[in-house]
Amino acid sequence: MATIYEVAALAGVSPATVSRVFNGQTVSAEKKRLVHEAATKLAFTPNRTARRLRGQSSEIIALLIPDIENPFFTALARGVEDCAREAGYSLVLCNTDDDPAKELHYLEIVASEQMAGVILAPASDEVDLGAIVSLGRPVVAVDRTTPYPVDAVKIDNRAAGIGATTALFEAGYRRIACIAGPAGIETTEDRFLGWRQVVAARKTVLHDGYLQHANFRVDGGRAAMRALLALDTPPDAVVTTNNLMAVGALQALAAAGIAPDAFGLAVLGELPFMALTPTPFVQVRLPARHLGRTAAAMLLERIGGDAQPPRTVVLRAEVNPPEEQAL
Amino acid sequence: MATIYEVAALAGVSPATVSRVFNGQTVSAEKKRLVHEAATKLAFTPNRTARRLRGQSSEIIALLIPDIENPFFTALARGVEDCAREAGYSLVLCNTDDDPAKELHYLEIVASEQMAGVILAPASDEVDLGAIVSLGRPVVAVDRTTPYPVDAVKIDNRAAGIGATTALFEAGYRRIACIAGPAGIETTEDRFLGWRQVVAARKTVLHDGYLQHANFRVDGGRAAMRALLALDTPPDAVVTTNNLMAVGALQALAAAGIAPDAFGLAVLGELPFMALTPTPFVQVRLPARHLGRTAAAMLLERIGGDAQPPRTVVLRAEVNPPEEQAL
DNA sequence: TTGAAAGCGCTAACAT
DNA sequence: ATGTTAGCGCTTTCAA
Repeated sequence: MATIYEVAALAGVSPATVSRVFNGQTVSAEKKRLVHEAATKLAFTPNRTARRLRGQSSEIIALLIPDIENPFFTALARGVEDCAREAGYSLVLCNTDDDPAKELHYLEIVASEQMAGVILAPASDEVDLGAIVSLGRPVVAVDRTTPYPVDAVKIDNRAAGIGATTALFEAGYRRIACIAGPAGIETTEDRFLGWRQVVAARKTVLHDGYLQHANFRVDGGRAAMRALLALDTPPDAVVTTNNLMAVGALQALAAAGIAPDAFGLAVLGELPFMALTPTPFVQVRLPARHLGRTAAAMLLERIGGDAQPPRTVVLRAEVNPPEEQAL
Repeated sequence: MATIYEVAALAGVSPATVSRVFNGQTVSAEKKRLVHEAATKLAFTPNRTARRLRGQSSEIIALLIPDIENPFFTALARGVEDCAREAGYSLVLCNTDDDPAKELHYLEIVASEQMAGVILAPASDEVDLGAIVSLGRPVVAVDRTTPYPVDAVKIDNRAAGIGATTALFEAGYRRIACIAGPAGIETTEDRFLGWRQVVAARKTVLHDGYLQHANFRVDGGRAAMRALLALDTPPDAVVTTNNLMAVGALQALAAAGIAPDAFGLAVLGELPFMALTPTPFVQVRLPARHLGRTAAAMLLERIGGDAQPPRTVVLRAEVNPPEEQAL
């Protein structure tokens, strides 16, 4: 790695001039040419580490997500990346595994690496943003909110739950169950509250066990669906509150040999890579990519110095009734 | 951000002693205590940027993959991450979109950020590793190889293609087509060569158009399958050379109303998040996570100073016949 | 417009 | 065992 000193020597100018050339400062055309020539000859690339130490910040933003193998979060990541790249920022992706310890570790790295900012899908309600917030590094929470005074972008989860459940009701189902995520997580809590609101208002049949809590993954959805089917009075439809649990639920239905139309399904999220639509289902599309783009845009504004009070942007999900689920 | 100077002042020791405490050097228990106390009080975290500028390297490794939304690559990333974390390294994920320009951009960042090393799934045969190799930064190519003298981990793609095709033949299919990836990419080239070898040796029926080239995504697989079904003498089975194209092929089959057992399918890769197995199919599992772990282990060895000549590790895929595709 | 020089926070060589 | 000090490569005053 050549340094500005070597370039300066070769070009016959001072290191400061080389720096100026690479930072769009006023330098005479002649010297500019000399510097570029020398830089090319030496394959010079400015050392970002030094630049960062000096300037106390870098053009890198971090995105902390709980599960990199969940298509919802990879889509979100794409949204962030698209937006960040346009602004000349690079994206660093970190997998927290929903583990507050890993999350904290990565947040420390963000600070000590002097990254420009961080977008975070919090692992739990007990995120510790204290350090990073008091440091003044911009933070945007995405998908879930936090108790800290930082920007947030989320989905109207309650409305999504309401939309999904209502669509099932209108399709004629009357015993509508819900496979919710882990108790105590805001996102899934709101979605299941939406479900509860509708089943209560519509006076559908409701048995013990119609609300199943599961982990957010495929196996959780599968186990929950099995439990539902094993009830004395099984439901005739189910709302799954995320994408992967829906996959598990479908697997359990198929394994139980339930006929396509005999059971109603509403999915919050995109059914990832579905080869076949086994049964028409209600889909509430969650705008993952858009969530990412919005979060990135907000973060970039903060990085740019915007100091208005923290905002929370709520995006609305789009409900598609069963008929429209053609490939 | 507190600095070692502030900690040193508060603890009544020299900056060097603070540094030693945080780097496992010999420091008396008493001073160690004082330093820790002061550090805690000031919420001190060592500044990685300064440390890196000083030490010319960091505990970060980069992973460059062509498509973060492809489960094959996210599984690979998990493998890398698991291994890296155990060794105290953090992982930075970069999405190249199969674009050599983006790839080069990220490689420059790797160098100028003084990351410890990089694991790369090359976008094309024309990767430009010249700069990073001559800089001496460890590089491991994964999934695809490169013309440069760097370590590589790949799958025995030819054997995978052979296994898939043979399994279809043994299941009784005689008109076996192949949906290959873009021409000129080594990975897919080898897989389709395996297919060709078997169809030639077994003297199966082979028509023009039985070899379809497609992009690596769902839409590519779908289009290719449609083209196959539109042939005068359509095939009775197909080998798809990656996971996403298989999803597309299944979609096209379902759309065409082809009955489950009427058409043979062999998939190279995991069918991601399959809710239902529409038809028994041959699966050649590609050890994505293992690929990642292996690559990470090799990279860490290089980072540790290992200077043996470049190695290429070839992992074998595992063929599962149709019967075993239970959920 | 250009150059000289002072750090950014840390580590390691050297001295004590 | 501990302190002093010289950089790592860059940006940015301050002077010229």
